[in-house]
Amino acid sequence: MASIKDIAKKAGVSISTVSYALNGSSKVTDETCARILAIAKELNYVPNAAARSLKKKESKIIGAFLPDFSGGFYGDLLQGMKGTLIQKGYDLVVCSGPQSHRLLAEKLFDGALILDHTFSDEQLLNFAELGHRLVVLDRELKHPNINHVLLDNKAGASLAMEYLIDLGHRKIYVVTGPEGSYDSKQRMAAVRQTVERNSDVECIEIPGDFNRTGGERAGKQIAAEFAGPVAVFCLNDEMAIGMYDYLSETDLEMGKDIHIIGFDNIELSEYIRPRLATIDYSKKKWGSLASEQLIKIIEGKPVENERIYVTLVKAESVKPVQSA
Amino acid sequence: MASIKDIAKKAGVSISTVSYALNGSSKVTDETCARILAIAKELNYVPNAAARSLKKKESKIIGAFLPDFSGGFYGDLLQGMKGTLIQKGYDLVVCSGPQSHRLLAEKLFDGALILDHTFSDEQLLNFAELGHRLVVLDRELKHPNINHVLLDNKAGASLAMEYLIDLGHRKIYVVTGPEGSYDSKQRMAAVRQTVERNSDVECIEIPGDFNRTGGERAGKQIAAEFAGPVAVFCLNDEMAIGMYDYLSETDLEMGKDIHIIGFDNIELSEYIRPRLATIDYSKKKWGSLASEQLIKIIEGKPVENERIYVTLVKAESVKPVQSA
DNA sequence: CATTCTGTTTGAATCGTTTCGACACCGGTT
DNA sequence: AACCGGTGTCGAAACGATTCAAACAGAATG
Repeated sequence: MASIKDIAKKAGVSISTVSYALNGSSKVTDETCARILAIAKELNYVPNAAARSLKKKESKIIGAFLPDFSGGFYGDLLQGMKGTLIQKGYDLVVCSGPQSHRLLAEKLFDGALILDHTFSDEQLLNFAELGHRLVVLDRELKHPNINHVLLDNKAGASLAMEYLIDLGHRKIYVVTGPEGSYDSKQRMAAVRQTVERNSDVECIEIPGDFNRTGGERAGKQIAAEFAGPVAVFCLNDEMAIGMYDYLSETDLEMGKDIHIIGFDNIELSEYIRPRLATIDYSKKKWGSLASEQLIKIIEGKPVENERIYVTLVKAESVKPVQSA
Repeated sequence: MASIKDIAKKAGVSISTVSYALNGSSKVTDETCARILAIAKELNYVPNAAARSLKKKESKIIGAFLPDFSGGFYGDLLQGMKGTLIQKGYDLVVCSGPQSHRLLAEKLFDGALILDHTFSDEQLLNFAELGHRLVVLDRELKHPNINHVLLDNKAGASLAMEYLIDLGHRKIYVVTGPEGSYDSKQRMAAVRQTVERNSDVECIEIPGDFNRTGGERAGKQIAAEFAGPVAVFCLNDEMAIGMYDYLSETDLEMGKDIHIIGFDNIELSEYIRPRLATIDYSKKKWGSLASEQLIKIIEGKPVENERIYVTLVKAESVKPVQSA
């Protein structure tokens, strides 16, 4: 692979001149510049990323860290990130899993967008302390090098609960996220508040995991103790889908015996029948806002923590309770 | 950020000794080694990726290039890649879009997995010529630094067509992929062969794009010229979904007036109603096989091009034609 | 003709690693 | 006492770029 040195030799100039020419510095004559660029093309020259970031201490690459590559949810988010980052002159790469943590540590990126519970809070604070710039989407962290962009989880959970209650439901199962999930905690807090304000509703909490299996397990439990119509608030859509999967094998009918609402409005929710009621928000905007914040931190501009607003999506998976 | 130099100073040894210690070389005394490692921990030392890859000319990172981050399809594929790569000591990062081509060019990765039509064949051959190691999943390319792992498109397309024909369908629309797509070409070749073998079937080709909008457009056309039950082979599931979206707003009934089969068996296909008939294959295996091949190329081991086998998924979106 | 100025080019240092060859030390042979 | 092989450590060069400060040319000035 051709290096700056090869170009210099071929052009009969010093490597510094080549570097200046390649970077469009005004110092070098138009003529020399043109000649150098021509030779660079001819040699198929491409700057070496490692060498450049070693010297400049920047790579113009942002890393997004997700727990997995599974589709539905992250597509729009990443698209939002990508869009704004490109515009700001950065590139986006996506990493997943704890093995990839090293990529963050090794300063491969100028900053990172984190929506990944496989990082602990301490780890992230530690990284920030070492000079890494981060925006977190799944927790609150106080550090000059960290900012967060969070969903309005509480509003969403309240909307969902009130929707069920308004339609007359009084026995409501809530399937939670995994232990320690910030989103789950926030949503549960709002759930409990809402329940407290409505003394006649019975709320049964079932521990979940934000995955389909958790929804299936919860569905099994609910089916087992079934004794008349109930409502279920799955703290995310994935679990709601899991519950659908399980219930479709029973003779319990969704939207009649069991009324389900989710959270996230993933793509699948729109296609399953009955269509899943859920809480919606713009994943694209979330990604793009987070990216903007990150670039601001990198460029040393002031930032404030932002919040993503949510809306209720009514659908056939939740119907009014039949007055007996 | 602490560097090897800081450790050397603090330990009172040379930087080479530190480097040897950090890399577990047997040359350095256990005692010195322990001391150095302790100091490294204490200083929160993390090796600098740029410096290391500059010197070693390897990063132990593989890049996967996809046209977009949209979910359904790529999740399993990436998981398959990730799994084998990790096992071989490599990390995976995912890139998307033409802006990211530079990441490949700049030698950030030790190799790349390509399923991305935004690269042209010439580009890829050019990269290979410059020493980049590639495995392509969406075309055939002959070069010592390139290998391909392809679907058995022809078998899949034949299976789909024969399924329709066996069930009595004689008027079959085929919605193609975009101009220039290798997969589309392959599938179409098999379609035409099958049609030739069955002189009584009428086959109407509609140009598509492998996206939902293409399926919608095709659906519109088919609905407009509707004159009795027809079958449709959408060359991928995304377009089939788009067609569902459109047709659900008409009074044409799927699995009765219009019988649809897709290709890819993406997650959504399992959830839409009627369930979409389609061609299935293991995306995970595809990813893992491609990764294995790539590592072999990198390590200079011999490789042969591989093929991924496909199977037919029968489902309610295709029913036998009613004998009048 | 010497001097200053402007504009272009260059040499050298640097970023953080790895790695080769040199070297000093030590116990054990001759 | 001279020699040897092995072991542990070190210095220096290298990877490919950027960038500061110095050098240099040629034109313009006095």
